[in-house]
Amino acid sequence: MKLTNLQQEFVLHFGEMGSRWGINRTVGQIYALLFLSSEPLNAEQITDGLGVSRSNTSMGLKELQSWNLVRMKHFPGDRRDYFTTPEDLWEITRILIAERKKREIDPTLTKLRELELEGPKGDNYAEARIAELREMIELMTGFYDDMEKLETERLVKMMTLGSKIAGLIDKTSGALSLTKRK
Amino acid sequence: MKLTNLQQEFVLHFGEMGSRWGINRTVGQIYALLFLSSEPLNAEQITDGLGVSRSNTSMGLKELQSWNLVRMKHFPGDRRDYFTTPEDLWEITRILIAERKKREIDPTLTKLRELELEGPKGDNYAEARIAELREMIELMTGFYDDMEKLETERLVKMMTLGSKIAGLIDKTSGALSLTKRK
DNA sequence: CAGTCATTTCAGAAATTTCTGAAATTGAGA
DNA sequence: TCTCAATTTCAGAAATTTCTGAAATGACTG
Repeated sequence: MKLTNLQQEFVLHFGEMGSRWGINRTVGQIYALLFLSSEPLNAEQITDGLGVSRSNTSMGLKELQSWNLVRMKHFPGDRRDYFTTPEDLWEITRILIAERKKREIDPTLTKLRELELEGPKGDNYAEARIAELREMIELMTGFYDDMEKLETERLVKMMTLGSKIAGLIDKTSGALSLTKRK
Repeated sequence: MKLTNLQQEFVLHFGEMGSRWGINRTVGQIYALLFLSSEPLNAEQITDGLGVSRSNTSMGLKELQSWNLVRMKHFPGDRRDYFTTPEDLWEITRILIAERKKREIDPTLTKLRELELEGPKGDNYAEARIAELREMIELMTGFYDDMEKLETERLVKMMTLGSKIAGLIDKTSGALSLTKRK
């Protein structure tokens, strides 16, 4: 499978960005290729589109599946596995955020709670700092949970409103703050 | 410098999480240690607190400075550099988000724009997908820019409101959507 | 059930990243 | 200007991650 110039550039970019995104080059490239393909691709096509080994493709696809970022499809009379990315970019974004939260935030939240459960150890500053960090993460993940539930339509509207939201917020009563009162 | 048990556990956790966060173990550990210290620490103290080489500490601190995550301080009559993390967790969060955006998103946005500027190449599906992705990123980064400008007080209020925001949004007129109309 | 095709696994090779110790550089004070 | 503590740089060692080819596994077909 010969890639078009556009595909090639896009794929290489995603490969390079991979390490910053916490995935490896091949995984980034596979994802990019699938993202730009109108048709599902099988492992063979991906392998020679990218010029990597068949086994590398297999591992990359496994990784993408663990991220829920690809879907497997089958065609009648063809026993190979075909892969696509979800059509809807919002769905992709939701998945990405959910997975990153799971990998990058949840373990730390768990750890912080564990540390607090062990009870005061006499290091007041550190204990306070840890509690503060846990509260902050809880506030943010709580907000995330709420946003996660919103339909895309509303989410888009909210994002489009942007800073106008500040006005709306001010109109509601009951200020609450986690920050230190001066 | 002997770490307390609490510091030790916290530091080790941040070290392990480092790779998921796109920093290396030492950088994660240095940050964790500074985060839990009520007093600024110098490179020497960090080095023996963590049990890494002096040069590793130096490189880690340089990295953290490039992320804007530590501040350097000096004491009269002491020419060593001392380091702290910002007190305010919200400030830290803002910095983190800004830096991750800069490293993980901006380069891709630039790339997508470049690809579009090169003009139609005949691969309609890929071109459409790229445009769609660019629009999505622009919507989200635009929203981010707006949120970034809000004072912490309002941000906290917004997060606390959570799903109640949906109601507020509905009350404003002028629905707008990037999603496909059914 | 033998043969074929597709996929996965896995040990080791290759590449990359992290870390160290030694040397070089910096800069404040004598 | 010289000295020396502090810091940075950097080449190579160590550790880790990624990638490959070969072998194993699975699963359908005649």
